[in-house]
Amino acid sequence: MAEKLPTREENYSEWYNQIAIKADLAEHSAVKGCMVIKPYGYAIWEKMQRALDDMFKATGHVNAYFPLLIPKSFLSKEASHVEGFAKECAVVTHYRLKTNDKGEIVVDENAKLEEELIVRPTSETIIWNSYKNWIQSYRDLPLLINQWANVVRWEMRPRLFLRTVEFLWQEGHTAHATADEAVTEAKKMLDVYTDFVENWMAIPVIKGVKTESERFAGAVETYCIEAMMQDGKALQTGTSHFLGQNFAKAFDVKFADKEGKLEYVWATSWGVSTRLMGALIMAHSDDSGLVLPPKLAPTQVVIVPIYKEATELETLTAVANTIKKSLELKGISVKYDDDDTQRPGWKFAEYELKGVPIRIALGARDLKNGTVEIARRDTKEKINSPLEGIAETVENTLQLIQKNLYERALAFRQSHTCEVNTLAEFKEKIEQGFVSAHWDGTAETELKIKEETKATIRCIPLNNTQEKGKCIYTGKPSAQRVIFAKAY
RNA sequence: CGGGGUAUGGCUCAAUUGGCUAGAGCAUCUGGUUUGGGACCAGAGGAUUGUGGGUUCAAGUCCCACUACCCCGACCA
Repeated sequence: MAEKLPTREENYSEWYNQIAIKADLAEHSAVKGCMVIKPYGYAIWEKMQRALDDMFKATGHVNAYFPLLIPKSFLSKEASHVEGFAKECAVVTHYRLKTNDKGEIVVDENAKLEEELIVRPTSETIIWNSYKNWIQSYRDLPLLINQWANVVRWEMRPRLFLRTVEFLWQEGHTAHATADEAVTEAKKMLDVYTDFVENWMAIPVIKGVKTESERFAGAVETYCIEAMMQDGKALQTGTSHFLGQNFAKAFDVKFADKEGKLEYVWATSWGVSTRLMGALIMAHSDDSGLVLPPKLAPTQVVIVPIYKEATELETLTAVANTIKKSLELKGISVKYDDDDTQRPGWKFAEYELKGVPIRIALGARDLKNGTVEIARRDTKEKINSPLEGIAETVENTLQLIQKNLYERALAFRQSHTCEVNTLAEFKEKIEQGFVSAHWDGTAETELKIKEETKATIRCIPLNNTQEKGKCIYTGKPSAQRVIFAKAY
């Protein structure tokens, strides 16, 4: 705990890892690629969950739960879907172990499953298998369901929160009578994600649509939000897919419309995952550790007493508890840390590492002056504030921090985004962040640019300005600029 | 799966390039002094040097194999 964190400049990757681990959010698991989310990390995830869940309910969705294990045959019903996920599936082949002659525990070959089960990498197939029975008439539509679950994707190169073999997420799966209604739903949920990431996580995003090669396996159109991390790389923080009738056809889900005609239903799916935790770390943290937006901080304010003798502590505790109560009346979560085994300096560093937005220090000096010291985590600024009206001061400061984090991240993104018109310029600027450039619209060109520069098209922004130009790679005509970046 | 690297008390590293009882900082415990930015002093405990084999009078150090982890690529919410 006493060791210094590596700085962002030194080694971004290591810096990120150390914050995730030392701020007590997560650790590596015994199974390579998996992750243990520790209580502090989970507390943040729970706050995210709650906020998102409220938003889903407010838009008419209900929660349900579907099985973890998916029969292999389900997965193969939608051709491009299985192709997209086949390479990273965990497969259950047996249902029993036994002890052999050497006393070792081995798989019982007699307990082989007739049909292998896949640990869900996503739940479209198992859900649509149920929807088939749930949907008969237009009266059953729209069907708006969300699931909170874990999924497994056997990634080759895992990274805490960003890409783990098992991760937690929510996946919404909806069914609609018309294509228009489904597209509207997909876009609406993208707006919900945007609202959440920008207003709760304080991270600005670009809403857009994916190119064909970056599209979700089985989708007709993939919408996404893309955020910029502090190394200029892009992180997809949420996706929403218009699935057309692909899954309805694969699972034969038809409904009778008002005229009694049978039609395949139209579908969407959308999700955000614990990857958001990674975004939260990379977007705001500094070289002292995690920086949490107040709306998501499990502890928003910590009060640290500074004293010499036990008698002093008693007086300080009385004042601290008064402050604590007045803050809690405003719905602010407060921790009073009167732990006698650690010194104030240690506590300051510790709560900075953990990203607590506001620290209040309280000592004899303050008692005499009728003040407290308020320290902001985002700016590291310290001010002496009168004890009188402390609750209002803190409440306002929390709002200021929330706002400042967003604005700081936005300013960073703006200063690391530029328009380019030539390939040479592109190669230079792509090292710094997002690049807005013309592209001829073909997957071949996209691939060539990726091979040469490691950058991909993150998205074609929604409501993009239409502007005639020439593709930076082929010189062919282009109708609009798209966003390129290196991505996680 | 390809390319590179690492493996030494709980953690981070050292050990004269093969030489004596494997050292230090952090952490832990004890006592004292302290408390407004990760304190200080004194003392204590804690290691089959990843595993297996080889070379040598002598191996943490050299050689071979295995295993694990990290970084870079392919894959990706």
